[in-house]
Amino acid sequence: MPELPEVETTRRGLLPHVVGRRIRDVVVREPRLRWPVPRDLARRLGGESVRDIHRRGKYLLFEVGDGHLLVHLGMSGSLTLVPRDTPPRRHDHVDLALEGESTLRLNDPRRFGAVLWVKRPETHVLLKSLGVEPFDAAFGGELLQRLANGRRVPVKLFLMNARMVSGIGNIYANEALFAAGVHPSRPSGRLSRERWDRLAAAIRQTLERAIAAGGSTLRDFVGGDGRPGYFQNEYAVYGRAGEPCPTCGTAIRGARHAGRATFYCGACQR
DNA sequence: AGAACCACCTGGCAGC
DNA sequence: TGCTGCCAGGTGGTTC
Repeated sequence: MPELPEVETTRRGLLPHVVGRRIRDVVVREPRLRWPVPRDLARRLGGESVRDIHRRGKYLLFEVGDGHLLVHLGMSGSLTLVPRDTPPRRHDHVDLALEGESTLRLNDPRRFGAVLWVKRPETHVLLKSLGVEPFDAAFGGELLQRLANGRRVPVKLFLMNARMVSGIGNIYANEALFAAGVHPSRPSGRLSRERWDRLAAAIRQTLERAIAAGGSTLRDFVGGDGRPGYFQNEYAVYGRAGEPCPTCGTAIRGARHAGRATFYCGACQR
């Protein structure tokens, strides 16, 4: 599910309802996520106020107490506010009961997500090697071309590599490459500066449009306010193998890169 | 160093 | 209806 737009949608949905609130209680029903949920989470968070919520790549960071609560949604996670005393449903693994009437609840069927305590995000092993943020000032064709220099990995996999660029997953890699007219298999070290510029702009524009639409809801993603996203209705290529390209009408092709489904127009993308 | 795989999980769906 | 196999939004770790 969640790539940068879905994580950002979650963050924005939660901000007005969570920041400034005190955490009354922490309930961990299932600690077996990607890594075990820390046993002392309740002690660290109980009674503390959430000062802010940040995003780094696909990670959410809740600034609280003398550190940060790190949440990753994995493939199937969602984080929503529910009224206090709402009975837990299947896969509701972690609750943060807030002061007042609401509870912040993590649901994650596949349990690829994570809930961890991080003292200093800038040095944490999961965060320190993350690549550039697509909305950072440093992001652009020049940087991407420099990072890709000498690499033969397909540009689609380069974009999905979180050590290069953070936040882009399978859906938005497919969509941004289409928007830029770049073939997903093209070796990343062999794109001209002009094409990197176009791709960088397409990445930003695609992510911006997706955030504006509240992200994508393919199965059951909901943002922090509990509402689904609508960007899945605007996909040009993702999941559309065999359908006509919205630009030229040629049938969209399906392929695979590193086991992940790829969709592209063989005529528009070179 | 870089690239190709595998692993971790559950649920939904197509096909028989 | 029910079984089997395949697929899915991520990413750290292992192997070559």
